[in-house]
Amino acid sequence: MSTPNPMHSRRAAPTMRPKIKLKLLYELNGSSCLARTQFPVDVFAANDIAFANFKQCFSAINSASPEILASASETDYAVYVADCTEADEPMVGRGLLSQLLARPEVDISDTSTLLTGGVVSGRITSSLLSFIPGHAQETVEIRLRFVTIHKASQIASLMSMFLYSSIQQSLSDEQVSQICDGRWISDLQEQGIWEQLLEFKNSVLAEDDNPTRRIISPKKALSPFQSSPITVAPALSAPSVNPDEGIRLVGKISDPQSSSGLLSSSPSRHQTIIRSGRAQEIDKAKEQGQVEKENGNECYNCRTLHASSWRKCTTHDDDGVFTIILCNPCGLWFVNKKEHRPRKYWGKMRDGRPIPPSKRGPRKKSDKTTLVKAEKKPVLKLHDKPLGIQTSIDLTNDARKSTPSSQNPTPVSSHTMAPTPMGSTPVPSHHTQGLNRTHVQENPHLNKRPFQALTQSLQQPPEFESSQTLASRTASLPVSDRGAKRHKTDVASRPSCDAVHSAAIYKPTQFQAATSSPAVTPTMESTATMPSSPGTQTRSNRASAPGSPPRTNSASSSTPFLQPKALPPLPPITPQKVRLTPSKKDKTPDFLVGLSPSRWLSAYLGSSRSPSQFSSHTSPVDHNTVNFFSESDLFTESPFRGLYQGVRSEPFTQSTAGSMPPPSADDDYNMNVLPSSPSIFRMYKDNSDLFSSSSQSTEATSPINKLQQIARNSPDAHKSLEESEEIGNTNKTNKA
DNA sequence: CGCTACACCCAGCTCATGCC
DNA sequence: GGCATGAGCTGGGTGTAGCG
Repeated sequence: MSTPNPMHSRRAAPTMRPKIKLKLLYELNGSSCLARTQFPVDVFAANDIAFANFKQCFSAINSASPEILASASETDYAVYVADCTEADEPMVGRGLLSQLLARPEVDISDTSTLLTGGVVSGRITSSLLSFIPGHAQETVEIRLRFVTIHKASQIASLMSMFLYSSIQQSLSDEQVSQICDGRWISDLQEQGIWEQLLEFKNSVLAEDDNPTRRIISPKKALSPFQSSPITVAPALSAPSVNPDEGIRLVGKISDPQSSSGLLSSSPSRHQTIIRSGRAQEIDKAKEQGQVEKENGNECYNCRTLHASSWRKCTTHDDDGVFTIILCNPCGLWFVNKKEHRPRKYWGKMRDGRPIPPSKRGPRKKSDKTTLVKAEKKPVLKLHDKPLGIQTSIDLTNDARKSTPSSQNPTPVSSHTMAPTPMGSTPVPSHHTQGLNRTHVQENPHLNKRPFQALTQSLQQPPEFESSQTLASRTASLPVSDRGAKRHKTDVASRPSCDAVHSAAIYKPTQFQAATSSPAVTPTMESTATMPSSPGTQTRSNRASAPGSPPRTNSASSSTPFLQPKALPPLPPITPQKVRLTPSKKDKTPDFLVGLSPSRWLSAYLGSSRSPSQFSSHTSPVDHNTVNFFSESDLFTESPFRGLYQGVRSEPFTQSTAGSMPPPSADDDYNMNVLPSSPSIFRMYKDNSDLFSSSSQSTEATSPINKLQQIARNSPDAHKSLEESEEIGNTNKTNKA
């Protein structure tokens, strides 16, 4: 998009321009999208810059992306709009979407409103569709960006701000209220939370003459909230609230945003910060000495903080499938009986007596496992599971040092908040009623590979202590002896990691299928259709599984077709072969990105990464076919990473130009292309067959083959194939 | 860069204990 | 003795660090 410098534009009197359609290029969840207003609207234009009402823009956006408001009970959005009045058209934040929508509609003819949040600026361009009769000659291009903000983070952010202001003393109550302006603040005020925050702040100031040196204890920081339930302030609609329980803001709730991967999911980091109702009763009892140990987990069913082990179980409700954390007895009960352990058993023996500490281990053996788990320290991991909320309370490292779990054997109240630096963690309030729930379906970071998590963390604002800080803090921590002990007995019989991985990938059934069927070549394509979650294999079937691939200590010997060691030789052109490579861990990508052979090859050959560094499912094998990738794979670990990083911000549009004809209406899929690079296109998962298709799908009528044919028919593709053969010959010559 | 050693998680399993 | 309960154990799965 050409962006003439407005400073050099010829000046013209600003006027109202009636009946112009808006072209809205917006970024949502990392995807570039396009929407157009259905009907022309009036804009206020000066030179080639036009001002339009934000609500009119959002109306069109909402029509195109209804998920924005569909998730309004859980998320809000920070809105950024390209400011065309500046030379470089920076993205300027306009505040929360809920705030913008709550504002009265502005009159754009009133020039005093042009710089307010309710008005957005765009650039007037000539419409490419002007050849269509009745279509406007001009359109206004407006660029926006929507950044997801989870509701719970708003509360956390607010609390951080209050605590920060209490320390800094530089922000008055009025300033804080101005900063925190929004509907969610109103909700807090209606619930009386706002006043409690003010009281808390004042109490902090009254107690200490020098608050800047003061370390606010997490427990005290929460004191204002312990007496009353807190509901998560809704921005667009109120979440359902169980009046019996109140709402516990935080448990181990999955958090796509916060799972930047820089912190571990170690239980000690999952802290409940705001609780009420029955949970408070339990807390009270625990504070009276009934807590033997606490490692941060809380049973979803009985709310106990004590368990010899914690068990994850998958269940579902109206909101979908989610994972819950259960204590050992509740977990066993749930697994065996498919129902939650009745309340009468909670914390009691069957005869109703509370379980005395001495009876908590029928076995008289050493309590090694228990000790290990109790003393378990957070470990730096990049790939860990979603984090619970990390609401900011302690603002100094000193505070963090003062209460490490290993140095503080006193049972920690569940009110305690995990100390984190300033800056709250966005946490979705998927389920404000339930603790320890991890939404499986809604968490795109689950099972992310480490560099995926890292990449995504880099896109997030820094929220936690740095990885270096964490690493240094964890480096001196004592090491569990269990792993070492077990390792001594295991290691001799255990295959290498790679061999283990190979065994995990190639389960007996797949292995047999791959080897028994002559039509199936044992290549990476096999991974495309395999089920994930190898951990679900039972011990018995693990041990007795016939046909298991032989394990050796040599990964290459057990998996000859994994991870090619060098640039693969150029295979013959096989037009019918299409490779589907959705990640085994990312089973439901939003869409696949297709690359024509030319793009594939150029990106591959231009990659600096060794082929062996690619995961198996993205290893370059065949450059002669249309290759499909899930976006996450393409973006994070494919040889096309750089390529796709460069184009992912560009809008994909319906395929109407270049060598990529639009799919016919009969096709049950959506295909969009990048106008500047028709060889890069997206296949949306409307076509479920795309994901269920095996790599051997050769039906000429499949959309994939149509796409393949399209790509291969492009002059771009032929050229690339010729080039690839040349390169292949060159490689052979060089090797010789 | 590839491999190995180490560490940790967790689902499934084992079995001690107590009740009926 | 059978059954229920629940703590502890086992070992596969997987990530990371370090070494050659």
